Amino acid sequence: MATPARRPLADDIAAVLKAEMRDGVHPPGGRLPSEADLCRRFGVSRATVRSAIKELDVLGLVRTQHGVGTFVRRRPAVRDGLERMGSISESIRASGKVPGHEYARRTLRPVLPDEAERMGVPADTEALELRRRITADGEVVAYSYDLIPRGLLPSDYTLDEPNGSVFDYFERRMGVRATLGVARVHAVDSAHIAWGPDAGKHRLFILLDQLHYDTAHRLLAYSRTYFVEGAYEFSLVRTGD
Amino acid sequence: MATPARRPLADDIAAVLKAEMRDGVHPPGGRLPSEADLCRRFGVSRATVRSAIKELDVLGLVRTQHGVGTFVRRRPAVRDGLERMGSISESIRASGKVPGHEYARRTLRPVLPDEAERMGVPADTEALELRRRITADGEVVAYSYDLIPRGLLPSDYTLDEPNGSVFDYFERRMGVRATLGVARVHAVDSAHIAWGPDAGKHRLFILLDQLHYDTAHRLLAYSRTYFVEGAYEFSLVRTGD
DNA sequence: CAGTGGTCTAGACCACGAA
DNA sequence: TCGTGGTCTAGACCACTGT
Repeated sequence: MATPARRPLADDIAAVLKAEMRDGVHPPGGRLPSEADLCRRFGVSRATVRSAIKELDVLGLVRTQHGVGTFVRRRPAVRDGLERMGSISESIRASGKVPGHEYARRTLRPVLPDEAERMGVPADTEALELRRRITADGEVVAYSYDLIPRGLLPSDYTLDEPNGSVFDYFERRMGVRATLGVARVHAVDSAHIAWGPDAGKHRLFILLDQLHYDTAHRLLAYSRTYFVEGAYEFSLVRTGD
Repeated sequence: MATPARRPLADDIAAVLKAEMRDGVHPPGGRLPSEADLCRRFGVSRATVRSAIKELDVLGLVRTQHGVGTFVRRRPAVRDGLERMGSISESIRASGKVPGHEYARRTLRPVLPDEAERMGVPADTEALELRRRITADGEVVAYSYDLIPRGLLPSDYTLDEPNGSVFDYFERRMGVRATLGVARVHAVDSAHIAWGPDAGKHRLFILLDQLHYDTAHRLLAYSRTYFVEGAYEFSLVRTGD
């Protein structure tokens, strides 16, 4: 009875439903087929269908209403749990969109005094500065300014890397994994952050001013990421006793 | 076979495990009993135990490792950030300033349709709306708009309460404690949020759009708190694997 | 190999909302 | 009343990890 479980069946089903929502098969505000219908269509048990729907719910793509049905939400935004460390690309992919990275600058330069203080490194430390735009389905969702201490870079580093996700680059090229981030959150209203075709459109941002560490508490990067307000939805679970 | 399903069994089990982690029965870094053990102990099926564990995983309290076990996460030493639930008054006091509350409005009204959807309550639910400013040493740090379902209020409620911290009010007058918050974070640029003498000065805010729950997952309040950018420092520790 | 978590099934009962 | 989603069970096979 049980099927091979390499890739969760529920994820496949969720992906199909995501695609259908994006393509207008299930328009915003519309009702998804009932769970029983989906069981028959995909030939799986109800538990599996429910797992898929729960995934869409957690991602904020649908809303379930007891005794009524499951409905497509009107506001399909990219969402991320702020308290969870993870690559921006990942969270874009998780919401059913295709992430993109456009690099505008890769420069080696000494860090500025206030950067050195925030990073806790000597004032003349050299670092790689990255300036890039992050997109979801071609739409700009964030502008990011990153600093990576030169000492961490591969010895054969050349200025044409990285090209995509910086998180992926850390893992693939440098063999380190960012597992801890210490961030400050700000609201920013400025015409001097955005660049490119949308420069005039984007003025309001959520700034994540963040230090990244690996498991050994070694500083990997200092990043200032300006998320375009409205394009990226931040959620946050706060706990007490 | 099936049990009455008023309050999810999995939540109860998760609560027990949480309490045991807090009390040191399962110390940080330690291993939780296996799923099979927990099934026997609580007398439930494995699906239910797994649901409870998934809840702890989403909250970042445990980490599962295939073929090995489920482990209690080591909590970061810094716990003074956005991810921690607490009253605004408390954090103001913690920074050595004196918190103040100025109430501008207390009204009973039906919730609006989009509020009802966010809160997950019927469309015509009555709620107490609070509108207030929160100050630190007399300086305004936040404007807050809160909704409390009428059903939660004391039977002898009159419209001259609360007067200070809403968190304190919950505990003292209603005997409930907000221990879980689900928030969305936004940047807001608007001249229509602030009121009073500083209305013209404050345009840029960090909005915490937040649902508050007690330990039984009962909705206590829906609050939209606009923090004056620069007046309140938000930090945040983000963790991964 | 044994024990762990990861996934899936088939069927059941309950609670809710609308007709 | 009927169809919906919400919860739970008992059992199964798979994949991973350490011995």
